[in-house]
Amino acid sequence: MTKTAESWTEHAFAALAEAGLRKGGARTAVVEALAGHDCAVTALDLDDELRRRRPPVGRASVYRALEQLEQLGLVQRIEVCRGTAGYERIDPAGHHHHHAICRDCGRMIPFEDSKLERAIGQLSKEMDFEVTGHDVVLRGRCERCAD
Amino acid sequence: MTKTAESWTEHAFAALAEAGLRKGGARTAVVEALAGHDCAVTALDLDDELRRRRPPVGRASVYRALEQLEQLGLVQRIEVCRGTAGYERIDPAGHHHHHAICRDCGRMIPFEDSKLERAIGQLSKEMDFEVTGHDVVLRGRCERCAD
DNA sequence: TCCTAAAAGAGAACAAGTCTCAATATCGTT
DNA sequence: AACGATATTGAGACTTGTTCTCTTTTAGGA
Repeated sequence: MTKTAESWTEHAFAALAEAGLRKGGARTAVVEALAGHDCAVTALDLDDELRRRRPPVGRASVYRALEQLEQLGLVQRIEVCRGTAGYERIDPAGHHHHHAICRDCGRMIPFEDSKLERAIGQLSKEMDFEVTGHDVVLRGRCERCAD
Repeated sequence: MTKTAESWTEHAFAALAEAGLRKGGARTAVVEALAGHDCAVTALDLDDELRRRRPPVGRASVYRALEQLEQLGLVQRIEVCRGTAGYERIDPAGHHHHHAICRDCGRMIPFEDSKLERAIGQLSKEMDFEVTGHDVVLRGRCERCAD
């Protein structure tokens, strides 16, 4: 496991405990599975992956865990393609990326940009709205699918 | 009808004709309905609105029309809340806005920001990816729902 | 007016996500 | 260590947004 994934896992367990949640098997399995992915995974992929475990994790538990993790700011939810959500860990150090999604092959290319973050940060302060998160998705075609 | 909505309607019909599409009743109704909304509407809201027309428009036709309009760059599709899409006109002059969505009441607050657009524009040029569109969604709580 | 392909409508089918509820596990308290 | 209140869990039914299928209707050029 990479260093950041490991520290995320610890951070996540700490935050869950902090929130007064007990440590059940299903949620623990979801956290571990998320630690194993470096970019967004869909809930159903996770479900597939965990359904095979001994003991198997139920779909409802996967969704439940993801929702709680999202609420605690531990994972980020993004729309990966028409009507399906992807989930990925949020780096506790605040470092994060966004995605370019290819309309032809569905491939997701992560990127980060400080100017973009700065613009959003400033905007968040100026608006009459309490911003807790943001999504940026670039849509188009990846270099492999370009004409 | 507002000035921009009117010009969008004309622009849309012209683009549809340009694309070699015939002018059927259902698609025309969808275009007119979209012109009547200044911010994103869900497909089902449109369906509801159009189902009551004389003659009524079928759901399949609504989705079909929205997809074509999206393909032609006439409407923009955004995720308004977990798993439901909203559609809104794209101003032919290129002027566009993004949305802040309240996690409590679901209200959508449109905003625009030139710094943000500039950051995205530059990023699009630098990336090894042909960017054709982008979504930005701020999530959090609106001032009415804030503690 | 005729003909052909596009457009449309009804409803079935599908897929992602949610809900229900009974069974189980956690963990502070004794 | 046992107890009990309460959180957690899994199975599967269900809901909801979206797409598909198939037949009928319509637009618009010949």
